[in-house]
Amino acid sequence: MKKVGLKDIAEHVGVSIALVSYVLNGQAEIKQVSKENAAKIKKAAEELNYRPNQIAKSLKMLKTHTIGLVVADINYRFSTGITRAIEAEAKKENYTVLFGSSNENEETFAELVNVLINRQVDGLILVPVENSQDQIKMLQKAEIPFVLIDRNFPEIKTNHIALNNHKAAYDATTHLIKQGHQRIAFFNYNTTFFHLHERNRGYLDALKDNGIAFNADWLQEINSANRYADIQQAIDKVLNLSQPCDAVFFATDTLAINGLKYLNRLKVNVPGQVSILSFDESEAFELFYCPVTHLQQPLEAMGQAAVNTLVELMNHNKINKQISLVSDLVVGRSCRE
Amino acid sequence: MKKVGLKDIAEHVGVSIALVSYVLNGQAEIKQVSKENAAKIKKAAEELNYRPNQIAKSLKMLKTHTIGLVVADINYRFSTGITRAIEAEAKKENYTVLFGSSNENEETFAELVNVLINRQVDGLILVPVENSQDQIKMLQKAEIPFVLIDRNFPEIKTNHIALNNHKAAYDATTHLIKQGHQRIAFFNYNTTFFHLHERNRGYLDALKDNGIAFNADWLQEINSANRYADIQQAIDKVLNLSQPCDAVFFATDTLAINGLKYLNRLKVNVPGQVSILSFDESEAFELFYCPVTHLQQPLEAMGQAAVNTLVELMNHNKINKQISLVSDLVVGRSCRE
DNA sequence: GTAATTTTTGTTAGCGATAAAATTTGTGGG
DNA sequence: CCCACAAATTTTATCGCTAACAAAAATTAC
Repeated sequence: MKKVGLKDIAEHVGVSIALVSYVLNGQAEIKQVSKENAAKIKKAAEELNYRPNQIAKSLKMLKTHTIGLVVADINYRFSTGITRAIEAEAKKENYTVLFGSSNENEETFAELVNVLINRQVDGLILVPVENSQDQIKMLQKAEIPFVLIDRNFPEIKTNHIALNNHKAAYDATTHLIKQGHQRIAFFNYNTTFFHLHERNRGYLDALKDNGIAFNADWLQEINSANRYADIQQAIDKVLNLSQPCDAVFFATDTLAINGLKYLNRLKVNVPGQVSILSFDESEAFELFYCPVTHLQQPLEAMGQAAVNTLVELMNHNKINKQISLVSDLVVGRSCRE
Repeated sequence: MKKVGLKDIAEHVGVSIALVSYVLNGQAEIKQVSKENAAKIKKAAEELNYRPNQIAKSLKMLKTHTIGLVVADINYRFSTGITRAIEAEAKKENYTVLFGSSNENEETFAELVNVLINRQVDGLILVPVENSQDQIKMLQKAEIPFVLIDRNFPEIKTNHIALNNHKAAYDATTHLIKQGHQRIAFFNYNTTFFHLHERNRGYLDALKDNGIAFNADWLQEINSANRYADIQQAIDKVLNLSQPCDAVFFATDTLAINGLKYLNRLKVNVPGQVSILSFDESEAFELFYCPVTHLQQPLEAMGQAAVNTLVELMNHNKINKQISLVSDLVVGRSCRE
């Protein structure tokens, strides 16, 4: 079956292509197409099963009504959540989302961004990977509308939406302290990411403000390439200090999952022997024998803010928004009370 | 910064657009462009940061090099896994994947398929939702290349890739029986999906072939709209029979997660009181106090088969493939030995 | 009845790229 | 010097659609 275009409908009805275009774009009124022809055209379009060629339309209009989204890893709970939120919001604004996953890889990230640009997306929503500063600068130079989410580079002035990571870590740590914990370990990735450093800072500030002397052994940095092994070592470390830690605060869900897996193996009792708290959420947390207390990111709000900011940018409004959101502490039963 | 096109490069170098096109498409040799001009053009393209407009190219070529993928729910582990596999394989074949999630909703599914077609994808890989038969038939009538994965409709002859669900359920059930279980419950969705019925059939056949008399109370059907409540009821039921079940086999990971959550609440000991086995996999399974024995689907192979089949179809080869794959039984510690 | 409007429909350029066909330039042989 | 042929480059039509503009048909005014 040959593809049917405007021309086919025009011939079928016996009118010009323009009329068909007007009618099928809802311009029948304004372009004063006779009711008679309008009806015939609609009918023919239906019968011939006409499908507008978006590619052609995009080319003509120099606008694709498409947003490119690059997440860090499609397997992260964060990624699927934010993708959903963004798709829903984009749909409201009549945009389609073109989606890609960088797998935290610099080259893949750059490649994806390029593919999306070549496909003429009208704008980009990006979860940047480590060392992608040059890519970001390139986008700025090329004047391509984009918004960063979750992560950003403080040395580059961009529109971005992210959690207030300092506050989240600060509040969560304070929560643990208030519950009587004195020796709180914090597990984070060994990373250059600003947003993760902010979590460190929040943790440290909370200790300080509550008069707890920080012990350098408490802050454990994990190499993501060597995640599970590093975590085992780190846990062994903090549980076997002369003054063992009475709580472990994980900076991400992936860290927490690996940590809990090992704690399970060690048969360490949670929260009896050690309390657990984590950033992000995971289905897995609910299946741990005691639901894990965690910081839930406002994915909906984030997605909405990202799309709305991007839409403004795409409408050529020069704006500069740095939106900072707060997380919810979802109290499970993994912290001693 | 204005977008630069072939024309800009042509003007900059002082040659015609055609030459530029030839050079940038690697046709310099065959079209015998002088080395001198070829070099100048490449240099200019670099300097001006030229980006080919895929939209224009697609329109001209009547081919977008894009595959549309519709998964059932981006939150399923299956979806992210298969998406990754498909993206990787598509990339090898030089296709980009346009992605959407139907959220198991019929209208959303139809809408997504239409959006993808309008965007002129060259072919579709679909995880069809319930009652989407008409959509599938429409695709056939429109002669749009597509492949179904995971699920299919036996009444419609299509190219599809799926697990051998009967065999998987049969083997897993047999595994339980071999381990000495006598009263095995099977939890499945109350659904019209053929692939899920196949799981029922596999379960039932295994019982029969092993001389176990089936008790109708063992097969529990869950309404997905009412998942958690239904599962609680079902679990209460099978654990409180005069002859309580000694194993529960879940037909999907989502069912298992909900079930385990409740078993946790009930403090039912696994595998002491009841053994657990599930289809699919989930990160959560590893965090359950005893890792859950489960059937792992060969997502890589599935993705590859889907893309390869689709590529053949898109190359206008009339083929008819029904590929059936086998799953691995990943033995955890959730089954009594 | 004709000019001036108003209503309705048709023609066409162009979005950015490709590629077939046409054209120009270069080379060597007779 | 002219011609044939090859090498190098340009011209042009086209993909399907939009929208400005042009043109035709219908209506109104006088």
